[in-house]
Amino acid sequence: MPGKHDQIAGSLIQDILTRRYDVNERLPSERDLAVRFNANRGAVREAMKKLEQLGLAEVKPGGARVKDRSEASLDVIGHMLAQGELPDAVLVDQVLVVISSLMGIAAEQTLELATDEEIDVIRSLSKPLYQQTLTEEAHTLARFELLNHIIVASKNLPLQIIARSLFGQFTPNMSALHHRTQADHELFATFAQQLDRALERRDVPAVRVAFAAFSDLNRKTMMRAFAAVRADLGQEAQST
Amino acid sequence: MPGKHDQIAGSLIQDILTRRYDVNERLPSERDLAVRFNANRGAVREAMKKLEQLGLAEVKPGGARVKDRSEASLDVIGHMLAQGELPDAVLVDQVLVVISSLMGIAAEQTLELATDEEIDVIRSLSKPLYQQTLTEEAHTLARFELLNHIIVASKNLPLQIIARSLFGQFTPNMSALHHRTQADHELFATFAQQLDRALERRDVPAVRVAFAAFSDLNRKTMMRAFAAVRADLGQEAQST
DNA sequence: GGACCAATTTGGTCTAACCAAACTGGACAG
DNA sequence: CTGTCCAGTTTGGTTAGACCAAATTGGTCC
Repeated sequence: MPGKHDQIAGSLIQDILTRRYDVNERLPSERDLAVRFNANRGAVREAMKKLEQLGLAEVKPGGARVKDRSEASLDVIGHMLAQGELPDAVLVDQVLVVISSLMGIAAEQTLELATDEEIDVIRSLSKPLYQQTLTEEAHTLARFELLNHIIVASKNLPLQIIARSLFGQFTPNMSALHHRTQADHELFATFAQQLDRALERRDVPAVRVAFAAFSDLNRKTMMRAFAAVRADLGQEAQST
Repeated sequence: MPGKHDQIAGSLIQDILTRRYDVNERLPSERDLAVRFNANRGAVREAMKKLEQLGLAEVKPGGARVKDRSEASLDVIGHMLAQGELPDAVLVDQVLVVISSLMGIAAEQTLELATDEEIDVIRSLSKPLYQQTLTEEAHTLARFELLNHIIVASKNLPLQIIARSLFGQFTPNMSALHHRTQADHELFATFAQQLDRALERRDVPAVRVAFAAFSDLNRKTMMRAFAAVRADLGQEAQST
């Protein structure tokens, strides 16, 4: 059973994210909320702390006020994706674009800083994608492993933190898409092989190009799966 | 006067960031810390909540343990930059690289999505950089304004959140550098003009190129200021 | 030497006050 | 009537102490 403050926070987060409270509107007082949720004030207080940490509300003496989304913390993305039965397509694409761009720097910095051994590890992770025939699931996993190792090898801490956070919030909300994911294995194989060779030669521009293509294909793959699931849901709604 | 929990949190954050506690080491119990800081347990508890939110520690029944930096939240960057009398040069560059990359997507998405009016606003912000002679301070401000508007105009929420967070943590810790910032106004003017023209034609590749140059110059400017201040500190240390 | 169990320690929650800042409404002076 | 100011009320902020449940620990028994 989740803590009471989590329930309260979750409820308030949902209320704010679905615009049941306007920006700059005052939230009910902590004492009122305590009564409404049949909890003590400490629990409400912890929930408010969470809202503040997420950057969704500013709480200070006199009352707590809803803030604008653009001032929120990165962690709200997960909550926004979880809203509704299917995540918002625009937001999903935005996240993918950002991830894709970050992977670009990661690849470049990896090439600049990584030891030969680290490069070898990454190359070995690219090989299955063009030397083996993988199940859909194994292929997805292999792609993720490759991206992940490149991020770590970049040794760029801010980059690692952002990427980890985005992946961490993205993955769980995309689980509904897995059964409809259909990657173009041949195209991935082409790019993976280009990437492998570019890594071998430590050719920065070539890595950038190959990786941009790889990353973009990854993004398109996810967007196609997303569209497919959305179509399924449409069908379902009609047959009901 | 800052709240007591802020002092406690600050002290613990510093201890963790300076490796006075190893990764995975157990922190003292909340009750012990309450005695050490002459505070009640509630205050310590709030401080621990902060550590957990920053991703620096994992607190659960049985004890709180220090986590690895790579699992931290984006907000730790500010604390890491504030460590020592001058921020860590590597970290500063890493942040600048990430910002630079994000600005690239921002520029591209802005061009795709922004209305003519919004483009005009951004263009008007680029003009002072090549049509006027600005003081060093005004120039820095103008650059920042331009970057900021492009980020907002991109309408990419995750991007906005990340950029806002990074700028917000970066700026206050770089204030020591302002008096040594020497931007190459002529080079900036060249790129600003290129950017302006590319925006006018809505030429995506041209915007990318111009902006990459602009952004990279920005990064180099800051790194040079950083090196200058570090040299000053070295001099100072010698003459003592 | 290893498995198990109970005592202790730890964080998690709750109650119930009191403080200080912010807001509110009415009295008062212009 | 209007604006100002001040006191009362409401709000979040902080503290204290007690109790609960999970984790750890250390001893005991097989």
